[in-house]
Amino acid sequence: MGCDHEELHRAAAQRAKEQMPSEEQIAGMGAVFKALSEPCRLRILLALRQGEMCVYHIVEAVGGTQSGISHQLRILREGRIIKARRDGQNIVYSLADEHVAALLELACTHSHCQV
Amino acid sequence: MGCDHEELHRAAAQRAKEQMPSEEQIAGMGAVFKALSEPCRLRILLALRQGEMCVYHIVEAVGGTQSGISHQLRILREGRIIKARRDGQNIVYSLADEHVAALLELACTHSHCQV
DNA sequence: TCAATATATGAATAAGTGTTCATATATTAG
DNA sequence: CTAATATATGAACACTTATTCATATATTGA
Repeated sequence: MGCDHEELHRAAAQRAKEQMPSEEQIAGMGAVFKALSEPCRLRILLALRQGEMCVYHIVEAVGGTQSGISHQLRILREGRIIKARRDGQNIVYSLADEHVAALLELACTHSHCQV
Repeated sequence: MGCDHEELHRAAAQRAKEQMPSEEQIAGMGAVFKALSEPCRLRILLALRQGEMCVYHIVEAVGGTQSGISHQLRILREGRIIKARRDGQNIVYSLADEHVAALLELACTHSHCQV
């Protein structure tokens, strides 16, 4: 079994095993990517690159129903992808940190989008 | 409706609408993130950062069944996240390009993993 | 050609997820 | 306190997706 004539692959597999992140770390990374994987959520995040916004304006910017957007916002909030603060009657959302912005930036350049 | 006392948000929403990527671009970005979102696939990609590997060694590095890994490899291949080449009896896989490596790098630093 | 090995694939099932509808909570204005 | 507005939540359904099992394809060596 295996391609034993390729000692290089065996060594790579060995290194990979040794420094494979923990179960929790893998799950954490996966959660971030999953949050970014649905079109609706991605739209919300791309919109928030323009600055913080309340729910009403997010709905205006990305379309869809208030309820649907709110559900997605919850997922993004729980995944620490965005953060929320209350301002009177409104909840104002914004990107959580620079890592998120960087991921979006990378995805955009990879897809040849404008900034 | 809306927080009309916040002209800033309205302006951000307007900018967001104007430069929202196209349907296809959104779908494309989402597909990449989705490919990276499942623990098993993420493990495969993290392993491939150590260098190209054939299926046998990928299974050895990340665990799971040959069939399961093969299914995930197909998804990654079709999403252009990895590339494959045949070498005799073996198929050798590697990360598709630098963008993928960069995304993994970002996720790792964000999760405080070693390189 | 045949046997052995490496990898891929199809079908089936089980679990996860997005969306919608109705309703609940919280804040402000009167 | 009441009405109005902004946002969140729960349940239900349709849809997608991962995993497993069995089997198929492709390559090598004899």
